[in-house]
Amino acid sequence: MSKIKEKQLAKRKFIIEKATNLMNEVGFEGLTIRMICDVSGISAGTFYHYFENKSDLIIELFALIDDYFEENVLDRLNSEDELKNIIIFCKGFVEYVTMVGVERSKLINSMFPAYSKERQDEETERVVYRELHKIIIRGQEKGQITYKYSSRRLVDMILVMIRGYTFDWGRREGSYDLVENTEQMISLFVKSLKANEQIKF
Amino acid sequence: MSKIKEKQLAKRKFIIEKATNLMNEVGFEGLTIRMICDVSGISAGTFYHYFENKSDLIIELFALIDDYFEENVLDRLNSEDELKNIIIFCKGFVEYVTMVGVERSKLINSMFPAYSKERQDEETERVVYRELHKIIIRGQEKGQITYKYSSRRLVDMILVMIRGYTFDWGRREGSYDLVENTEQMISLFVKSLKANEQIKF
Amino acid sequence: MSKIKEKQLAKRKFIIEKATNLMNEVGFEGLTIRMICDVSGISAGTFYHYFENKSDLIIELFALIDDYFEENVLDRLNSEDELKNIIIFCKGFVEYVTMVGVERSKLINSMFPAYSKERQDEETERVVYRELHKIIIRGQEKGQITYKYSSRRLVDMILVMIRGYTFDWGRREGSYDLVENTEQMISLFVKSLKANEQIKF
Amino acid sequence: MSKIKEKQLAKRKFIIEKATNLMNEVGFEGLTIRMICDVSGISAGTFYHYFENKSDLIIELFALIDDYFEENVLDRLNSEDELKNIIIFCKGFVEYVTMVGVERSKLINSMFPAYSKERQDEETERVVYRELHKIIIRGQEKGQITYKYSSRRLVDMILVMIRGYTFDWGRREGSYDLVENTEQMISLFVKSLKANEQIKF
DNA sequence: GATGAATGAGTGTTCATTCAT
DNA sequence: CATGAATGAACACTCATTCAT
Repeated sequence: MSKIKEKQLAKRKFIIEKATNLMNEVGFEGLTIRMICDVSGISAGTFYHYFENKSDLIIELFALIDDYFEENVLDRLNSEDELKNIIIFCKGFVEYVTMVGVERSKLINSMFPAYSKERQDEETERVVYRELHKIIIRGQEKGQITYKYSSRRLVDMILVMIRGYTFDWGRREGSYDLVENTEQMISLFVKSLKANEQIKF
Repeated sequence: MSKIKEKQLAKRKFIIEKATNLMNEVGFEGLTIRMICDVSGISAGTFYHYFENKSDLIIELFALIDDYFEENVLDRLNSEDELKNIIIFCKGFVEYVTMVGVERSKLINSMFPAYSKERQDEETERVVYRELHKIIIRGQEKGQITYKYSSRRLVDMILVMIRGYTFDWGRREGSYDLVENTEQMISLFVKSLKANEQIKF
Repeated sequence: MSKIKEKQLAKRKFIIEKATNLMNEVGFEGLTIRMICDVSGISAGTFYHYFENKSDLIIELFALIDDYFEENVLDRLNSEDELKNIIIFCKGFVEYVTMVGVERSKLINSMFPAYSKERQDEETERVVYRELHKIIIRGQEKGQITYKYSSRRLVDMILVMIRGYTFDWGRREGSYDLVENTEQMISLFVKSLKANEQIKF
Repeated sequence: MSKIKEKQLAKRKFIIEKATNLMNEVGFEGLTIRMICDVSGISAGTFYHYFENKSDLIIELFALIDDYFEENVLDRLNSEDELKNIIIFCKGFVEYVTMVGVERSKLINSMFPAYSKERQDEETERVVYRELHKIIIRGQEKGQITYKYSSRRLVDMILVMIRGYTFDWGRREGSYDLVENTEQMISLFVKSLKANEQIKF
């Protein structure tokens, strides 16, 4: 990559970062271009030099979780027990959410659909979905995870759960330990995913 | 209640209803006071006769689920098996969400925090929370539900899950059967809540 | 018409008038909503209370020439010689243009199409077109005007000419007597419209 | 002319050409420097190397009709009947307009005044004006054209007419045959220019 | 010569809310 | 009780132009 393109991307990243911080202060609803420009020390025109429009910035924010997963989570998914991998995966997700903060997590959760309806079908292409799906399939093949539900249904269930927690955490302004709570819930849940499990009374 | 107050309340309800329908058409983001006035056949001034401000109207929308629970769900919670009651409870919740439609469900989920931060502490007072809590406690007392987690924690988990599904369903514009999916997930989950369960391999 | 509606229309007219004057000072290109509001002593919101958008105001400006014709020109079209009526008609047109001033005449000429493409087909419905058409037809029926060209073609030619002059006059910032010049030209032109004319050398 | 200057002019011409094509696509109102740069494969900075500002480019566009006249029309003005030469002249004008397309013709017509107020006095110096003036004078000297009006007045009238048609044609998005219509009108008009004509009834 | 990042005043438009009638 | 004219700050976004590299 040329020096120039590199500089461009760096500035983009810089603006995104500033916007993120800002959002954690004022909330998403209150986030305006003018404010982003102010905290970034740029003019409105410059913002539009780097982003086509406001949505563009928003969408950029989503892509970041994929980067995080690829850099920090994927190589930790190395347990022989795929149920454990599910737990590691979920922890990775909420660790990221904790890291980016309450406001951005609200955004990730609540604004996604509004800004990228057409991207919904691409969801299964995204790293987060794909990697969890791989785990489930491996688990089913190894006989660790029940075949009662299709792998896709299970992926959906788990994603819904951790997104639900993320959302709730945002709703409560980050007032509890998201990682711990999610881990508890997901640990509880994966028990019921075991293949051929029998529950004795 | 005086005749006048009664009439007042009736008109309030009327406006809320109109606003609800409207929102299911145009979405929450696109909902304006002017539009609400138009479909309700009132003027802007009149709106502010009945509601202090826009938030006031929004908040009103939330109260309705409690009414629904009291009228339609509570008397169905009569199984001896409290795990079954949990499932009935959750179904009641998502039935309501399905009934009110995608847009309002989005609202219920995503706008709640923004508009009623101060009401969060009152959450445990609300019918939905209180009734689910009762079920869990009874289940624990009967030895049907594990004591590993506190009743409050379990209530939280379950509410997070069904809200998560509700939220996801809205995100996907109501494209799947919310009741069925939620039931599957919650049925799976409650298995792991059984007291003293042991999973054999 | 109710008192209220009357007041509404009066204010609309008031704003249009102010906008017109303004335009004669700053030109059309420089005309902004903000300026219109300033000279009218209203807020931006109020402008949009009376006009849906900027184009709305523009279109309103065009309708005025029809009013002028109905009130001031039509009853002067009473010559037995329809060729004279054509001249009277054209004078009426440019008198109006002179009256409204250079800038608005520029607008009438140059911005019309951009803002009302869909209205072009309705042009033949407008007073100006219709009345001129009537004159030509009467002239042809009386044997005063040639049948060599259809009445519509002749209407088009004449309108093109007087619009052309109007346009030129605006171009030159109203530096000559539009009425006199147009009269000369049109007087010359109508000679060649005479039925069965023979030119001797 | 030095090699360098030549190269400069070539690039100027190149940019003007690209801008012209672009305008026929997007219209004048939608024409931005950025777009011109894009289609020309240059940067904004480079544009300002070759043109002082946007108006500069616009003005350049007008000069072209003179070139066209000198190269394509002047040598066709060789009829003994100067009234015929007027018709040939007018056809040449509208042929050019047809050639350059609707958008540029709109520009030629409507933007000229706004951008070159100071050039108006120079108009009589321009090829188009000068050549038509020569025809009229020759016609008057030959006794073919009336002396009732000064040669300058007649030039003005004719230019106003053909510009009027050009303008109307642009207004209607080039929906009719400009050359044919103009020829009809001008043929009709020149009849009334004949010297000593008498119209018998 | 050429680049393109940066500017910033300006645009049309929105909308919750107020208040005189 | 009800109206709707009026507000005005705020919004996302544009674009001709400049200038350091």
